[in-house]
Amino acid sequence: MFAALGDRTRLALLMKLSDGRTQSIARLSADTRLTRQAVTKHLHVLERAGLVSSIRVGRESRFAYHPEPVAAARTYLDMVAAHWDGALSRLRAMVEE
Amino acid sequence: MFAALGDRTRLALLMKLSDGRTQSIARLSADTRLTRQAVTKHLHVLERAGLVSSIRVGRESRFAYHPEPVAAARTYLDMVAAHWDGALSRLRAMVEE
DNA sequence: TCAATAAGCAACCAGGAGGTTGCCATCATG
DNA sequence: CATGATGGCAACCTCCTGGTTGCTTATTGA
Repeated sequence: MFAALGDRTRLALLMKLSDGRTQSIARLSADTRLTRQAVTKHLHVLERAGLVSSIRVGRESRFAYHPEPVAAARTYLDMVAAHWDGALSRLRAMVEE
Repeated sequence: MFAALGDRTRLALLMKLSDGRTQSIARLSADTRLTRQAVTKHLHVLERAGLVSSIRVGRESRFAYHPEPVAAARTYLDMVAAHWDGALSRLRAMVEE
């Protein structure tokens, strides 16, 4: 999931989709210097990470943002931060002792 | 930064360090199946991402966790989530209209 | 019905990521 | 001071990633 987010292009794609509008591949690769194929690959990576889903409608593939993994990532980082804060408190207590 | 976090080994290293204790390379690579060299490389990646810093003390290199980038990542994900929530509100308003 | 649009599929390529091995330098200490 | 612990450096290897090109297959709409 962090790996999926760890690429500029994919992060940009996710931002484009995170407003809730579902968009086609052609549309997502319009204002980019990459090939449609490259964008397709990135979208599949995002899909495998659960960040995005696709449905075929007519002749186009519409991609939609999925918020759950992002929420999970936030929770995870909160845990790391809490771990750190806990360590700080313990250190402070030790010093003041 | 997400890229730095997008690797199991590095995530594990960060967890080990996030309790605030500064640890040597030998120590960090003790209970892992990897070579000390591999661990060293990962630590450098984390360092380049600002997640960790190293100082040489005696014959060993002590690595310490830096919380700032993690905080920044949390803020970033909050923004994405807010963007999404905003989109939802707008959608709801539109539907109820 | 036929041309244009949207996208899937497959092969291919260069470069970087992750990992190993071997060797050398430095520090701590019995 | 000699020896073991710690780690830096460099070369090397393999495989995945990000990207391209070329071609085929729907779908749409004039």
